[in-house]
Amino acid sequence: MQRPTIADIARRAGVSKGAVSFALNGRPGVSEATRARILRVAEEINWRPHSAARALGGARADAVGLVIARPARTLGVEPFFARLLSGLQAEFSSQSIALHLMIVEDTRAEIEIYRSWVSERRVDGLVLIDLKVRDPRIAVVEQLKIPAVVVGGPGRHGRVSSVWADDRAAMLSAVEYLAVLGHTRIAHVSGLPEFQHTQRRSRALRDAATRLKLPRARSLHTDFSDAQGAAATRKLLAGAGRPTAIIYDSDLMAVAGLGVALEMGVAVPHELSIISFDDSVLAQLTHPSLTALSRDTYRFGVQAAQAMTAVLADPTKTKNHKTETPRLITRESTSPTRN
Amino acid sequence: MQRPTIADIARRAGVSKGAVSFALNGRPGVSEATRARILRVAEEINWRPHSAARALGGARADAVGLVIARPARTLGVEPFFARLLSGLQAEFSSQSIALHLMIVEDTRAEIEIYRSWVSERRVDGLVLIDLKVRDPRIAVVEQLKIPAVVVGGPGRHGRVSSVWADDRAAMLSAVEYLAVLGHTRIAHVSGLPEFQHTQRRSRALRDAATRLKLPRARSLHTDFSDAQGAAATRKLLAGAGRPTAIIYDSDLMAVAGLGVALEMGVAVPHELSIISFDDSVLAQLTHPSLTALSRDTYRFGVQAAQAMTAVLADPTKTKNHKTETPRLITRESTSPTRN
DNA sequence: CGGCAATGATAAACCGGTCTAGTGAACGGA
DNA sequence: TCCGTTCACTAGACCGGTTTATCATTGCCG
Repeated sequence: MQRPTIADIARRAGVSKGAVSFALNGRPGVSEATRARILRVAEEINWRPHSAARALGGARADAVGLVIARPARTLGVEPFFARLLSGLQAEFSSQSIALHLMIVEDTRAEIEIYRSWVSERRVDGLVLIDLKVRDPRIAVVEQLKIPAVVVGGPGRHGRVSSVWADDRAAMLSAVEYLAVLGHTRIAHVSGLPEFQHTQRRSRALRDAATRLKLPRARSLHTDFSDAQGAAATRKLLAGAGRPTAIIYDSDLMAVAGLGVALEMGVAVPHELSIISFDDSVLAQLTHPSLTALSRDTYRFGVQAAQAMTAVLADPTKTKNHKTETPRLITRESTSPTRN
Repeated sequence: MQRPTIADIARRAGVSKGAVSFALNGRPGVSEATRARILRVAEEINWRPHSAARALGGARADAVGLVIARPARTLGVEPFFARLLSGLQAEFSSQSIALHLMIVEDTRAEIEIYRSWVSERRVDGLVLIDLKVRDPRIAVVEQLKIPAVVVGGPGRHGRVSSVWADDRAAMLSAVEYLAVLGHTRIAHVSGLPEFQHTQRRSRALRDAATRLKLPRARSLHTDFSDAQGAAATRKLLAGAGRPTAIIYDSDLMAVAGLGVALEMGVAVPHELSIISFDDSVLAQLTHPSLTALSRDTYRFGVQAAQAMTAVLADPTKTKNHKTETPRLITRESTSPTRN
């Protein structure tokens, strides 16, 4: 038989299509005996729902959309995305929800994709990452009236849930640690300045610097690429009164920075301490290995997916979920200052 | 108005639903004047196709499926997947084809996903990666009668297209290069032995060793993780008559191996040359930087996607597309042997 | 025992497209 | 002038589910 349908089940079980639909979806309207019989027949002929037919009736598409708007070049290297993706996946697939993925150039394109996915009813919800300051996507998502979860920015997004980590506390812990080690000239090689998490980190550094009376704490912005990470490091190390410690917003940039220090004959950690604001094998493989702010990115993905399924189940119940704060894992790239 | 449908267009344009369908799909049956009028109305009311409704009529889902069956742990780090994904994406999105992505634990689960996606008509085609020796997925895909493209294994898969690189030639070029530098004891830290590309590389090494009369050329299998890459390196360097050159199947393992060499006081490249069978920023960031077999993985993804769209357009026309052979990029991790 | 509600089931409408059979008009050739 | 063909378009079935209106039974209560 070519692809069994509920009509086939109905015929074989001697009931109507409607009864089959009720039985298969676990809703009232059929007796337990009939339900069991229908389920048995469905099993027998190996019936599977036709997702399109379901979606047509206005029902769910059983899919969630994720659009990543970063240049492919940086994307390929960042371990962050792949791990986040794995986590999202794990949770979604346990709920039989598929992930629609798209990689685009910019936010304009991203918004366009959102519009078409929603109007084509391809997805039931959207996962937004890399939240920007005054992010235009929030308004679009609200206007489209589709459940959404923002990954990486704290709450207050109206009907949109959010899942985020306390970057501020993490940055403060790193700066305090460096201060205890005697560092006073601390620099920060950050990511794109329009990202909210970048701003939170830069601000935390400034605040800590003021409180701890550290001069010249400054943030240099980059596009997250290893090239710009290296360039920023070169600039920092070449100037007068160069920093004795640098905090990088990603492990990739930290590794690139470490390379520059080696090139320039600056000893790590004796002359320069390095902290990576993201941990992965990368940070552990280098020599010296990198002290890092570590968190379970996979788990972060799982939590984001859970927030998504929660808001899918009840769109009125959005939540603002703060996850584990990245913990400082000390390795070989940090040490007390010499004096 | 709540979500315009073709019925709305038909009403406003004063024609039938059928005419609208013909006009929107660029097929004969309407005059140019009417077609233009219909398109204008569709534009006006901002109509978008309802993908589910289309798919229901047996038409295309405009989506392609990709299932990755590797442990999340290794996945997160390999730059390879992210770059391949970007390439696939770029091509698919230019054709307005969405990508259905799923990450699973093993091939059994992968096959199960294929079955449900196909029977739920979620995808029009499948992209298979990490081809194994006597891969059970080939038979499943043929049985499901769904267009498919195999990434990474050469042809002869019946109705399935394939896109692959000449691992053998690449391995031979690396071994010959090492031989010219005077190396005779060459080892290979490979990936999972059940993968076809692993086997092709191992066999190429054996053949080259025989031809060039190199003793002890051997392959050590790993699971692609940095941990096993490091372990294999340790084993190789600890033994008597240790190799003077090691070829790693991925840049991640090469970096891990480099770390082990440093730990054990084996100088690279003076006492040990290292070649990575995969290139990325990772290989360039280390010190010394790694000589690598490089290819444009992004482009590889694009080509795979093109093979997919070709076979979607005409399922009878499968092709066996050999892509660019990885070229050896020499960097600092290889040098002539000392004697 | 009559009336009413709850239960189990059915038939048919519906979702938004695609596609086929059919219709009417215009046109061309003999 | 008449028939056959082509063209432009329409009406309606159809895809595979969900959902609603309806109906027959049964059970309960006063």
